[in-house]
Amino acid sequence: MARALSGKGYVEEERRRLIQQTVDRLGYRTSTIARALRTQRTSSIGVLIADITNPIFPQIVKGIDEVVAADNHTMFLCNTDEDSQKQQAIVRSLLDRNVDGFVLVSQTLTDDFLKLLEHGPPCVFINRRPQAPVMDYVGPDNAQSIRLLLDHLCELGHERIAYVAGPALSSTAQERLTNFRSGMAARGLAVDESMVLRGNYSFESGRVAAETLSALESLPTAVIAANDFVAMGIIDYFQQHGLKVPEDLSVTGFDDAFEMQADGHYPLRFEGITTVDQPKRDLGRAAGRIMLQRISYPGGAPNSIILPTRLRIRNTTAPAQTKNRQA
Amino acid sequence: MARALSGKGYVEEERRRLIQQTVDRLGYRTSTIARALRTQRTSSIGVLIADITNPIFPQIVKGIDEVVAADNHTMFLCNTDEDSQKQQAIVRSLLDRNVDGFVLVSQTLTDDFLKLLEHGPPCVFINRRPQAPVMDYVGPDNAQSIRLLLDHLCELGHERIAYVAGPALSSTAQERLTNFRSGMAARGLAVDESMVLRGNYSFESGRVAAETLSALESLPTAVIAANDFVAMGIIDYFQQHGLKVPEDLSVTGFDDAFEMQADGHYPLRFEGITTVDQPKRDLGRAAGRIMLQRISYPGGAPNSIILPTRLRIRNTTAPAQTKNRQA
DNA sequence: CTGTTAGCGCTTTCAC
DNA sequence: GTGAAAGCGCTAACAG
Repeated sequence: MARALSGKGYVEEERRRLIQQTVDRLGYRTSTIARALRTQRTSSIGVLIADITNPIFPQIVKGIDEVVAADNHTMFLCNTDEDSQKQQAIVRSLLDRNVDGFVLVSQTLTDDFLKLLEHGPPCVFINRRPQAPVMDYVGPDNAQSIRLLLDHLCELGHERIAYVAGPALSSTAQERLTNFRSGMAARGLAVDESMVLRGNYSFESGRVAAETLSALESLPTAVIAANDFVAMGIIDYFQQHGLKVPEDLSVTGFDDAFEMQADGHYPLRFEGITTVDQPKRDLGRAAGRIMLQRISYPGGAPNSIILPTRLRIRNTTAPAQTKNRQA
Repeated sequence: MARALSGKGYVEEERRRLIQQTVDRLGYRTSTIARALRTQRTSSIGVLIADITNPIFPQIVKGIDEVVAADNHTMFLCNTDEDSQKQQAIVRSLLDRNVDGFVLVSQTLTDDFLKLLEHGPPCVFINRRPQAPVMDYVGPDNAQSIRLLLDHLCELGHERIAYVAGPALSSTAQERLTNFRSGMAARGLAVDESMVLRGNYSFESGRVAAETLSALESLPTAVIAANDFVAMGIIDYFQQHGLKVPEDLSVTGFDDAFEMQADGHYPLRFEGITTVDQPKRDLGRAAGRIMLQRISYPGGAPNSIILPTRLRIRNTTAPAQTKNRQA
């Protein structure tokens, strides 16, 4: 049938134009479903994110969308809520839908989950990656981030630095913690293990961590939080208990969740946390590009793309207060 | 073939179990694509949002997802960036994909766009609706919102109230403006037309509006902004030009974009704009429910669901400063 | 109750 | 170069 020629094949130019014209006039559109059944490719990709409501994810998603949409791919966007049951159910459902690939943003990578993905289409991981680096990965430069933060705090004279880490299952959180320890050592600073706490990236976990720190004999002069929400929780708790940030204590965040947008959301001056930026949009773009490439040319060595980060000095860090050491 | 029986039909219980068992053992999964081709239903819905990066949308999306995912429907989520070309391209592409329905969040509803939707699957509109109310719609109670805001400002003694509206193409913006005018009249207050400005929902348009207001002979004592970003822009401009908010001038927002989340994002005290809440999650849920119902039972009268809003008094409103009247 | 069959709309292959 | 035919995996309809 002539339709086949609408794309490629051998056909006389004149005939081709005639057909095209008729088809246009009739408003005929080729069925994506039938094509998918035939070719086993759907031009759709599954994107899993932990929580669409956390502002860092929409930005990553926008980056992905930007590049895949330009190539006529459509995204199935799914919230997993850090719930491993849900995660699996969603992947199964997307597998049934024959997505051409998965982009997994900050997912908890249990063995079960990875096994499910094993026989499926290509996957690219953002932020968290499987132990074995045999798969495509895009993430921020965690080592650099910690270095920037530590440089900044050290310049301000801080030595007693607390660290509130992210969840143990997050490879990013682990990397950052490891880098914190080695970074402190490299600067000849001691890490007081009672000041290394575990949080879960939420505001509330920041408050809890701050409470724990408050109970310590001597307070740190600075605390590095796993992300901006945790930092906000910490600041909130301290301020409610009579400590001033940054005068009495410096607090830093991570991710720059409230980054100023091109279209004017989140103007900086309303969210003055000193933090380290994550190139969210670029992470998404890079992942999208890898995805498209995998779809077109399966095989090849796995990519591992590490994007640079930047320090954002704002209003929650100040020179160390030596009096705190005896508080 | 026995498979057909895996769902419904007449089959002996024992046979059925046997088949089920075998099928499970083989890890067989039925192909969504083939089913879609046969039944012309894809169990997927297209969701168009203006900008995933604006925090009010993810919340609405989460509401939609929550209810449609529970019914095994998957969302194609697409950004339209308020770009009418893009909008049309996306709808065409989703139409080709045979989505079972559309949820259109805050879309600009041009005639061309509506015509495109006309012969497609069911649509439910959130926030902005077509002129003719012949289609399903879910939105916040704009009349109530304005009333709450005006009550609050009047109680504080404000009479010279400026209004920075949203884009003319937004039905929501229009409704609010109309209600502002009638609400002012109902209170015996005059609307100074030089203090009714047009913005486009962005931070920057707030700054521009504030600049315009500043040039007026006499400043308003309060300004109602089209949304929280515009309010932030206004506050920002005034503060940079030596006016204190709320001491010298009150400013209110709309939407409560920075609403405290269950999981701890955006704690209120960091974003103290007096604003009027929008039940974002519920808007999404309601739209999702209507969608599912339309898919299962086509036909029936269009729904029009208006959800109540709440006033959020925070730190950008205070009693009117009479001196401003002569400023 | 159960087995078989036609056909959804496309792409690919194979004759012509 | 071009037309015809097979078949992707499913469901609905129909005969047994």
